[in-house]
Amino acid sequence: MKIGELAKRSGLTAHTIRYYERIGLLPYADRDRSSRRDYDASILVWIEFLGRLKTTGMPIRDMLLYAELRERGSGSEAERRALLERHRESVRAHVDELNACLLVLDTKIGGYAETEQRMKDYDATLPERRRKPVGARSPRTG
Amino acid sequence: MKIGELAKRSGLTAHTIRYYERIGLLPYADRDRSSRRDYDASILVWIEFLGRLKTTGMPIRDMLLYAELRERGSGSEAERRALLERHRESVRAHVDELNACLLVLDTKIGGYAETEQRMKDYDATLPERRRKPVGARSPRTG
DNA sequence: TCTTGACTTAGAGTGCGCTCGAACTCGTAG
DNA sequence: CTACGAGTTCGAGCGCACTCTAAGTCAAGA
Repeated sequence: MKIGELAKRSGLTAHTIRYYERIGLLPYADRDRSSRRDYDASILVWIEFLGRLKTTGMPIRDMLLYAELRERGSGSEAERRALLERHRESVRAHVDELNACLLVLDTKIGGYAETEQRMKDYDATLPERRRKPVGARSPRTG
Repeated sequence: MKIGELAKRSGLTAHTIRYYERIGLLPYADRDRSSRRDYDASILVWIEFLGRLKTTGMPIRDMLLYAELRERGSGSEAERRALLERHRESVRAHVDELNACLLVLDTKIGGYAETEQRMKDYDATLPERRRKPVGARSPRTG
């Protein structure tokens, strides 16, 4: 598989694939006789996993550490596991934080909903000709 | 409250507070006669909310939009609400994604745990003098 | 009076993670 | 044979969100 094909399949751009190789996130790819990169489909599994690490907010320098342990092969399993366990904890903590923020967001949005309801109720008390044309005021919810 | 005090209380640095004012995330602060910023404690509520937006991954340009609607005061509630609702959906989606990644991480970590167990089992079959000193090999889990 | 330290401004610099441009080489289709 | 498109390398540039520096001002305490 050439880099363009890998780009399509992985969702990365060819530029990014080369960049990842340059910094060591992807192993140095075999080249054909005209020095084009030629990939085995198995690289997709690794790229997908990198994507998970990225999605969960792992900085590249840590992915790099993991990638290096992986390149080193056997003997690095305990370290790799420890790295992933630490990361898992930080992701869990972040999820908890996000859920807490979601509650705040719900409350805030709920406040706007009330404001809008009060606006409608108020409008309904006005004689037909005096109703608000577009926006209205009401207790500042922030 | 002077900027140093606000920095302490908000967790931002004075530099960041000035930066936020500069770009419009914080309202232009009143100055004393020697042009030092003098804050009312109420600003803390806004800074805290900005922090939630930031934690949940809202880019500054969107916070800015929200801040502008807020400055505009009444008449912008519906827009503010819509903005927060859109953001809430994206946060929820991200949380789902993170949870999916956590499952993958669990599986991966489980794989290393198995590997380590196999290593221990194998070591236990060796005569005392031949046991591994530190790390060992085994099926590549990636 | 002098010093200290918290403040002011404008603007430059940083770290991250890409993203792009320039100039070049190949292999293949017309 | 030539044109094209997909690839190559190297290095510069970008967008984001700060972060820091330099040079100056000011109020209060020793």
